[in-house]
Amino acid sequence: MLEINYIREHTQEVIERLARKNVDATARINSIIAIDQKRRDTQKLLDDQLGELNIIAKEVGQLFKEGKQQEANLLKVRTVELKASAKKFEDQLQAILQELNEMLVLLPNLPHASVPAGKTPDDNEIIHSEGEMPKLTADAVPHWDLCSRYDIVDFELGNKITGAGFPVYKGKGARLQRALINFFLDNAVAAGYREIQPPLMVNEASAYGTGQLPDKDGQMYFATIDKLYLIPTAEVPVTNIYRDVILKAAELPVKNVAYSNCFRREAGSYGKDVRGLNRLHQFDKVEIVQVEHPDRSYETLEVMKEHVAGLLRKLELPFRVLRLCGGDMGFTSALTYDFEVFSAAQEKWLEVSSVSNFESFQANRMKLRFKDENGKTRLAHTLNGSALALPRIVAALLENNQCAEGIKMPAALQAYTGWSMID
RNA sequence: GGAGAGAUGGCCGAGUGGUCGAAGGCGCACGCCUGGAAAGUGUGUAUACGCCAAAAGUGUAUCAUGGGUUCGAAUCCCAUUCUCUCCGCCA
Repeated sequence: MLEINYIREHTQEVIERLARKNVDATARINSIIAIDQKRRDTQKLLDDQLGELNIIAKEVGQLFKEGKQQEANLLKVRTVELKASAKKFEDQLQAILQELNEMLVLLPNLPHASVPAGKTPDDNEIIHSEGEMPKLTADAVPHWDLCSRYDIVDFELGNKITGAGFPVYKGKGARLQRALINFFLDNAVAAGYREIQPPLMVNEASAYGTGQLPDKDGQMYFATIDKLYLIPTAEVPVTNIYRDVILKAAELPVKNVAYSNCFRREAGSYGKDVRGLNRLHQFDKVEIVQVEHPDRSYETLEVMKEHVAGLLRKLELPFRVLRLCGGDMGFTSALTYDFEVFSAAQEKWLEVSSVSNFESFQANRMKLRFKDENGKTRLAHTLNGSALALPRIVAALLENNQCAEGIKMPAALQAYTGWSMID
């Protein structure tokens, strides 16, 4: 959530930058500023009433002590009207605050200066490409066919047990999952991240904290009886560790990594994009999350980007890095790099990681702060990235490494799988 | 699920109607002491919002959360949430 003070002091800039996310916020910003003015005026009135009330209360106490009942009772009369008007202002203030918050919470984050203008994924800027494109034989097939040929991922069985988007991993497929998870976690820990095993369900406050609510309401599975959300990413519980926390400057950066299942309803998705492992309701992901000093968050974003690139390199997958354009960026992000691997048999790029700097957007929602060098309390910056999400990595590994004998595993994974070939 | 106890500052912990944003201790910061350190000692040490150009200052709110009683609530009442203990169930 954007800071109200910032909006007030940089009104025109905020409007212009939101326009780069294709959001015309002029009217909204203007009414936010008007409401904020009303908020301050009302609070002044309220505080004055309460202040007078406090003074009278003290005087009454003093008079009682001195045995001056009469005078005390006289003063009490005044409190009746004061309390009435205080109540009135209090109600007004509450209503104003709620209105203000509802508007603020619906404003997306401001894009970083380097974010290209654009509306669709076609406008994303390709900033890096790397790796050999695999040359497959004519009889190469998409991963869903490989999954059934080698009986490693069973979509039909998932349909039976749960429904579409909940595949069952079997045999070497299951082992490959476990290998990738450990491979990703080990790499993150080697890079200085602390391993976290978070809850897979979160409460409403946490879902608000990282910005899933109210923006993505309806995209999360919700356990109604207990009012808990299944996490769409480990980012939610891991970042919320620091909700309402004030860190010391020396504690920054905070680096956490978590493996978790991720649950997404993906309401509105359809067609061939959802085929096989391309889009699932439940999938596995290793997420890296950092809390960083505002002065260093963009350097850190680059480091995180390199970490992800290193993983793909070790997996010997051809990949490219995109800087997302304003229109394709997430609600909460200021700058996002997407990683895509080339899935040879589908002949398309699959998004496998998204690395973002949220600046103070999440921090402001969850009141994640730190004491800076001068002892001032400031909002921290939060960043996260997938390192990595499994299903599309699996899809690419299967498709790109298929050969007559089976599917070859990259060398870096063999220590984790215990075998070199799916056959 | 049943019965009971509880929730106070970064932590421990005192506080049952006013002088309480809250004793005391620990921790932390800075200073003194020291060759340096420990010990000792002094001072300071919550957050948010408002007023003020701003620092200083000052107003308001906050003792789990939300209501209520009262001139006045950490303290009394009600509801909710959470924690702990015992019982039940259970990997």
